[in-house]
Amino acid sequence: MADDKKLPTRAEDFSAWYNELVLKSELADYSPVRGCMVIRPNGYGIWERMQRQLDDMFKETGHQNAYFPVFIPESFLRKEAEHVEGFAPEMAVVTHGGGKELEEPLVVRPTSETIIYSMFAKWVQSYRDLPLLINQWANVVRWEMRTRLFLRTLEFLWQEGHTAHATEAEAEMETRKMLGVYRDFMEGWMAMPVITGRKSESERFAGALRTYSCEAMMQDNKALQAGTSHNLGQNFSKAFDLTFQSEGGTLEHAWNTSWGVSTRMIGGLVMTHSDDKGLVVPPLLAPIEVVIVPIYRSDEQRAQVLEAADRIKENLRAWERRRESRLRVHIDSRDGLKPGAKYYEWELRGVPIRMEIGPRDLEANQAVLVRRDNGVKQVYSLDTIGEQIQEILSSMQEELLIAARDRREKNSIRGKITYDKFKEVMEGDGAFVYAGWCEAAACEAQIKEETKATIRCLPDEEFRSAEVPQTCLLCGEKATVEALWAKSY
RNA sequence: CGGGGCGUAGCGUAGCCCGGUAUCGCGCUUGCUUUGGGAGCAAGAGGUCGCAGGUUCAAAUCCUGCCGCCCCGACCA
Repeated sequence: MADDKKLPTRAEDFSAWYNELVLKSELADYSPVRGCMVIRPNGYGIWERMQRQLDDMFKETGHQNAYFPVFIPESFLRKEAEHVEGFAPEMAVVTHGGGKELEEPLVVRPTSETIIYSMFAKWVQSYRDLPLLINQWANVVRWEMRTRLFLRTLEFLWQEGHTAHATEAEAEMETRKMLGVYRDFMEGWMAMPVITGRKSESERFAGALRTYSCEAMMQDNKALQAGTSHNLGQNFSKAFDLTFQSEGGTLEHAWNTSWGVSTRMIGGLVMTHSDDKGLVVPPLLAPIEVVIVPIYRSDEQRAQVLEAADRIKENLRAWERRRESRLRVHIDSRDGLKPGAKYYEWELRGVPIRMEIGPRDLEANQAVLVRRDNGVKQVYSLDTIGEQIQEILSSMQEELLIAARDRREKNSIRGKITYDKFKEVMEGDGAFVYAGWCEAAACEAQIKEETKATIRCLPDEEFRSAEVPQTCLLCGEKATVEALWAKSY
């Protein structure tokens, strides 16, 4: 009976563990349409906090929100040859409307470059109109063959930024800047460390000049591409006649960038921090930070404890106003459930701090606080509990990042590695392997074919090994770059 | 689209080989007792056994066809 309620352990089968956790913790559910996902309030609460934070960061970097249509004329996608080739296999196409067959099929947006740059072309005449910095929060559709909750679904929620600039250098700077914003968010808020770098040619976004990504390591040592930023060059501005008159009076094509992150990050969050008891949500993204579980025997005690819980919640509210910090406190006053049952439930949901208060605590003017990530349980005076909570939350936030980074480094291989050893590692537990690459597509393809590992990115300088491998992992020729190899989602 | 597995109450399942009017657990309802790590007892409600044919006195069970879902690959955020 108790066994029904337990999750499979991560070690047994990471995939099954992840799936069950997402369903059991009520983050999401399967929809009637195969491959689509329903995000439930528990999951959406995390998304809302992510969205709010990212939106603030975008505003700080000068971007404005807008909204573009879900339908894109098929001809728009065809205007950029590589783009349509890349997305054609996964497009959902509407052929009928109002009971009649449409003259031109409408594609349900898989991404919005085409429709957005067609509008940019209308809005931009002069270099004075640039840069144009737009973001949209939207859902997109990509008809994937195989889907996984949060990680790959037919329809997903995301944010896509689209910008136009007067010079190539400025566009490149923007591309890098937004990659940095993503990194700050993932490390600072999600406590999920990432490796940033440029994608190889084969992994580049269809239609982009260069693609950069943030790569995180999950607890099964697989990589998750958590966000991408593309320098689109003039590919789309040429396709859509996005031109402007320069300061010198010449007519020029603008330089574009696009960048996006999606609800996939929720999957990354789960696979980075959660344990066999359930979710672990970093405090900065937790929809509620503190849950109060009242403990009582008699009705009289119940009334007393609940009344005290209300008072504590009120005090914390006053405290948070003074401190200009946020604390969302929930009192679990459900009757008929023993406290232990409530503990298990809130642990499953990943609430960072549980506060237990019972008659004994009230008498002593104290409460018990339990930290979700390490289970540490300690008694605190009610007089200073606001400070204590804040302290626990901030050290939990920090320690989650440190733990994740330590785990990643422990499972990384830098420096010399033979191809045989590489194959052995990829067949076994997997790892992030930093290895030399000659930049030949053939080597990349063969390694992928033989090991299922792919180049996640060519890491930025700060992530590169001190000892740069001099030869290509596969062919042994002189290596021109260092590549990060891993199996991925 | 290949390979594997599964469809029985809201959820998880037994029964199928060897046909005889559907098992158990969780959850739900009501009542009493409980409540510092997953409560106990009692009484209840809830099912055209994925769908359609066929065989049979009789089908969850046997036969044929179909549908759906999950997992593993190919594709990808």
